[in-house]
Amino acid sequence: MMRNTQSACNPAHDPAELGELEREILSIVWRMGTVTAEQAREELARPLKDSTVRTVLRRLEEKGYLKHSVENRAFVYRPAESRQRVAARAARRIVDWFCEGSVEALLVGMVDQKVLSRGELQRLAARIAEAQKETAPAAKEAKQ
Amino acid sequence: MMRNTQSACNPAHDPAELGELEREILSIVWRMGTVTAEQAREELARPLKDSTVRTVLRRLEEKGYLKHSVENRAFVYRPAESRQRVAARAARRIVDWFCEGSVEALLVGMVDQKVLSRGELQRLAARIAEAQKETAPAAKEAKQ
DNA sequence: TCATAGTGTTACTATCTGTAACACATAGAA
DNA sequence: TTCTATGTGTTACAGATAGTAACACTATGA
Repeated sequence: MMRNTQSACNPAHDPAELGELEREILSIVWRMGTVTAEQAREELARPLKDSTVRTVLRRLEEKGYLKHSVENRAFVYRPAESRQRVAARAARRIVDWFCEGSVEALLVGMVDQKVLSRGELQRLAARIAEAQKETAPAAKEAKQ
Repeated sequence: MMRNTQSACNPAHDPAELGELEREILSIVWRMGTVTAEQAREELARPLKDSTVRTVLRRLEEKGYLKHSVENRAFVYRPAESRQRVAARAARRIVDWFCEGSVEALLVGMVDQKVLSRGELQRLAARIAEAQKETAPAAKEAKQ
C-alpha cells in the first residue's frame, strides 16, 4: 500500500520517513562528520548491538542519507547530504502538505506558535539577505 | 518497538506520521471546514469505499487532528487544529531533528535550496513583523 | 595458525496504513 | 407496524517500515 510516493528508486527521499533510531544515528554522523559503526555505537545513549547499528547505517545509506568508503577494512560513513539540505526538503514538504504551498503560511504559523518571534524572523531574514552580498555579489547562484 | 516517542496518550501528535491518504483527507477537512464521511469520499480523486474513509476519519480523530459532532445522526468532522498550527509543529520538529534547534539553520537551508529566495524571505519577514502592529498595538490598515 | 574485528545475510516482531467487509441501529416510507 | 436506506461500530487483513539482533564468513596482525 505504498506509504510514500517516493519508492525505493526515487532519489527524493523523505526525511519524515526516518525512524527515531535512524534519526539519532544520522544526527551522530552529521555531528561527527565521519563515523564507523563502532564509533556510532559508542555515541548512542542506549546500548545497542553492533549489528543493529550496522543495519541502521546501511539502511540510511540505502535511503541516500549516507555514503561510505572503506578505510583499512572498515566502513567509514559520512553524510551524503547536509542536514540543512535535508531539513529544507522536509520543510518544503510541510509547506506543500499543510500550507497549500505557501511558505508565508508556514512562517506565519511559526510566529503564531512562537517557534520564533517576529523580531527574530526579521533579524534572521536580514542577516540571510546580507549573506548574499558576501557569497554572491553579482552572481546569483552560490552553491549547488 | 515504538516508532514515535509520543505514544497514543501524548497530545503532541506528530504530523509527519500521517500516511498519504490521511493527509489527503485531512486536507479536505481543512479545505471544507466540516465534512461528513460521505462528503469527504466524494472529494477524493480515487473511488474508495465508505468504510475506508470512515476508518481514516476516525483515526485522524484518534490522533487529535479532527473532532466530530453528531448532526442528525451523522458524524460531522471538523479540524481540531488549524493547518498552520500543525505545520508549525512539524517545522519545529524539523528544526529540532535536523537543525540542532536552530531556526536560522532551517531558513538558511530553505534559501540555499531555493525553497524561497532571500528577497522573498525578507519581504515576508517584513510583512509578518508589520502584522504585529496591527494585531498588538492599535490595529489599522488591512491586507488579508 | 588463530583470534579478533569487521562485513554480509537473514530474520523476527510490532506497528502503521490502506482498504474493506459485515453486523447493528434507527428514522422515515409504505 | 414493518421495511428500507443510511449511517455507525467492530474487526480484519496485508504490505511496508523500523527496531533489534543472531550467525556465518573473511581477512589481518600477533
